[in-house]
Order: sequence, then C-alpha cells, then structure tokens
Amino acid sequence: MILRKERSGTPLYKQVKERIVARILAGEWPQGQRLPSENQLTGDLGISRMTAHRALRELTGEGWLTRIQGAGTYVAESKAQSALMEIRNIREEIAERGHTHSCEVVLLAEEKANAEVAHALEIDAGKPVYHSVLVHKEGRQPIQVEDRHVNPAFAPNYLKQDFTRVTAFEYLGQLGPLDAAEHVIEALLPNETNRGLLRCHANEPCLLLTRRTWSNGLVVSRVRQIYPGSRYRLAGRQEYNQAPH
Amino acid sequence: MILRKERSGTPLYKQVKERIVARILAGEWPQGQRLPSENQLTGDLGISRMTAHRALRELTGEGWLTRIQGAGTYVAESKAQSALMEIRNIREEIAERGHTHSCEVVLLAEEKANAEVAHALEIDAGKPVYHSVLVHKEGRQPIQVEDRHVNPAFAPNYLKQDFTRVTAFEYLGQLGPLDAAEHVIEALLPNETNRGLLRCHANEPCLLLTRRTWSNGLVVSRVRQIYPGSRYRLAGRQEYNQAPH
DNA sequence: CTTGGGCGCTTGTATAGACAAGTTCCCGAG
DNA sequence: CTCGGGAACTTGTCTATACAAGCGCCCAAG
Repeated sequence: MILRKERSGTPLYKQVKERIVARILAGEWPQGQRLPSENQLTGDLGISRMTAHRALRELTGEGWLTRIQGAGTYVAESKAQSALMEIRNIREEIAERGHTHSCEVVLLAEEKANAEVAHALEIDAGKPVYHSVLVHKEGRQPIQVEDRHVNPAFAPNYLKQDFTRVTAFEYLGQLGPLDAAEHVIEALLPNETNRGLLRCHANEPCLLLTRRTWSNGLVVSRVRQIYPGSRYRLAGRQEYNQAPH
Repeated sequence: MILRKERSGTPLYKQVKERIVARILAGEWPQGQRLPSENQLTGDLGISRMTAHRALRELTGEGWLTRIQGAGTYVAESKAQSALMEIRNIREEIAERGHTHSCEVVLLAEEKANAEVAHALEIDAGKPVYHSVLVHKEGRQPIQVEDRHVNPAFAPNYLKQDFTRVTAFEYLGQLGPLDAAEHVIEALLPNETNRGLLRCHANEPCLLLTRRTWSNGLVVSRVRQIYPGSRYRLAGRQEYNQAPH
C-alpha cells in the first residue's frame, strides 16, 4: 500500500498517524506489540524516513507509542487510571452558584468519523457523525469548552438544535434513558484553540474530562470537556454505609 | 551567535527552543511580538531551516508561539466546582494492572498544625498532627506523591507504621469505619519538590486530588495526591437505573 | 479612487542523505 | 562454558533542497 499526497489534502504524516491509530484501535496491534521500523514503513508506504519518523514521534508524544532508541517502536501500555463520578448539568451548577449561564456555539456540523472518533462511538470509520463545540460561560467568563461527537443514529436532529437555549446534555437526555457513563479525567496544557476559547494562559494546566454515555446499549456521544485549572475543579462527597476493606 | 552541537550533548533544536523561551520569559519578546522568520534564524544561528522549523513547531504545540502560514511567527497571547468518586487503594490498582507496587517514605513526622491544616482536620491550630509524604511507584516509575496529614486522635500510632509494607490508606481503614469522603480534583504544574519525586518535567500538568475522610464524625486525614499527567488519569464507569432528568 | 493581479515573503510538507547513539545478538577468543 | 567485541539494526538528529500554500503589499488597469 503506497500512500500518496494526491488531491486528498491531508498531509502524509497525518495519514500515517491515522493508519497506525486505526490498527491499534482495531486490536491488530495490541499493547506491547512491536511496530515496523522506520525503514520498513519507508518501504511499505512509499514515504521518506523523515515522514515516518515525524508520524511516530508525534504518536509517541500523544501517548500511543513508546520508542526506545536502538531497540524499536512499541504500542504503549495504557495509562494507569483510578476510579470516579456523577454527571451534572453545567447550567444547573452555575445557577446553583447564583450566576447566569450562557453558551456560545463555536461549531455545529456533520463530519466523517476518523479512526479515533469512530472507535469512541462504536461506529465505522468514515461514517457521518455530528460534531459540536460549545463554550459555556459563567457570567462573562468562559468556564468550559465542550467538544462533543454525537451518534446520528441516536440524535438525528442534533444539528437543528439551538444550544444557546438548551444544553446538549439536556437535549440528549430528553431523547432516551441514560444507561451508563464512562469518565476519564486528565490534566493537560491547553492548545491554541482552547486557550482562545477559555481565555487562559498557555501555561495554565487544564482539566480534561472525557465522557462517553450509553443509552439502550448505544453510544450516544463522546464529549471532551476542558476546564481552566485556575477557575475550575471537580469535587464531590460520598457517604458510606460500611468500612472500606 | 552560532549554535553548535559540540560536546554539549543537547540537540540543536532544543537549544533553539530554550533560547526562545528564555527571551520570552525575560520579557525581551513580549506577547504578540513577531519572531524572526525561519530563514533569519537559519542565518543568525547557523542552523538548517528544518531545525529551526522543528523548534518553532514544537514551541507552538507547547503554547509559547502562534504561527500563521504566510505571515509569520508570534509570541502567543496570553473557583467553581462539579461532581465525583470512589476511593481505591493504589496498591490494589497497580496490582490489577499486573505491576509491582512499592512505596518510598519521604517524610514521617509530627508537626504543629498550621491554620490551613487545622481547618482541614477540624482541630485547633498549633495542635500536633502527623504528617507523611509517600511516593508510590508502579515498577520503577513514581506515579503518585501522597502528602497526608493525619488526626492523632484517630491514629495515635501512625508514626510507628511501616508504610513500605502497608499503605496509609489500608492502615487507617483498619482503625475504624469510613463514613464519608470529600474529593476535589485540580490541575496544576508541579513544584520543584514534586518534580523531583515524580521525575516529571516542569511543564507537565499534574492532577491534584485532595481528599478528606471521616470516621465516626471525626476527620481522619486530609491527603493530597499528586499524579503526573502524562502517566496517570482518573477514570470510572457508572451504571444508571433511570434517565437523568 | 477602487479593484484585482502578481510578486515576494512566510510557513507547511516532503525527500534523500548523512552521521550519532543505543540495543540486540552472534561468534570467536579464552 | 563464559565473556567480550563487533556487526547489524533501530531510533535521534541535522542538513540541503524542493515545492505547496497562504498572507500582504504594491502597482497597474479601470
């Protein structure tokens, strides 16, 4: 399989990255699996070594791969993780604090699912998905960027909604019962886009809460919520009936 | 000024990055300032354009710079809370992932409570408290710094324990039933001490989980757990019986 | 004055080649 | 059999070159 720039418009190194991620997500390359060397990729894909190198280097930075000089490239062991949390509606949270909530719609469009999004929504890559980017504000201050991919099978009219009036969370909740949710919290530095939307500094660590929700066994949506670390934190209280063992 | 690899061992592109960051931090290049073009850097520093390009590209990814194709490179412009989670024992988590857990005791001593600690433990300032700092490791890699203040009224023998064998969480759990817990998750950059203990970079955002636990109405301990963002995340899954309203 | 084309500059991507540095493994000396 | 050296391979960095793509400005046509 020879990759070519052609008229696709997508840079070669990105195509290489997507192919590799797709294979990992497909389970074709399990954790710890050794990847072909840069020279092999060069030959197999018909690209230069620097292009292969850039793809592998960036995937390493994103946590997909582990590279050892002199030894090879391997699929990374998954990050460690610990346990979590309750879902709440940001509009209600802000109201409870006595402030006014507003929402700005940055993006609301149909896209084709790339390998990563397709895996998250449990659909096939290339299928259409709905993509929204909303900025929630408490008063005038942006406090959350909500980057959401929605399964069209669950919410066919998603793109027609007015998210300045009803939150995406509320709208999806009206369409069907919520069975389960998966949460992941990470800390990261904001990229340029999110810095602009949140009006925060480049060096301000942010919280990233990634959440997938199910309804009747179907993945409803995968949302990434980014909070500025200086203005937000996640908190809760839990009551127990018995001692932890 | 011509940069050279020489015997420094530091890659050229990293030297370039450091020089640029130093100038920004020194205020020499304020926000919005336009940087020399890649070709200028190539001439000034005696490096190839690809090396300059890599330095600028990485700094852009790290949030220091903003680049506009065709225009130039510029210096980048520059508490609420939500809901949470289950308590787990880090020794068990690590064991479940098939790795070996080990623990290094950095500090184990009696101190006088300052105002902040006293408030957290609901005791009077100036009263003695037990303070432990432990580093938990997964294999050889430090994965959590646990900075804990313990109420002596609950655990009078806390200082005599061997926390390389039994985690503080396990020990406290043996002393009495856990009634409730309060959690707060924040994102922050590690201070120098934690950078050393976790062996992470200054720019690596970390998760800070602060937890207070109660037993029979008494505050048992207040613990601050710091995780390196690149190696850890908090996650969980929740099943629901009814639709969220 | 307004408008549009074109030129020069800038960044983005891609290639081929080179050498450095680190790992693995085999084979020969002892 | 044990041990050490080295070959083969892998990733890391750097250079020189080329072309594509996007921005800004000047200037000429209208």
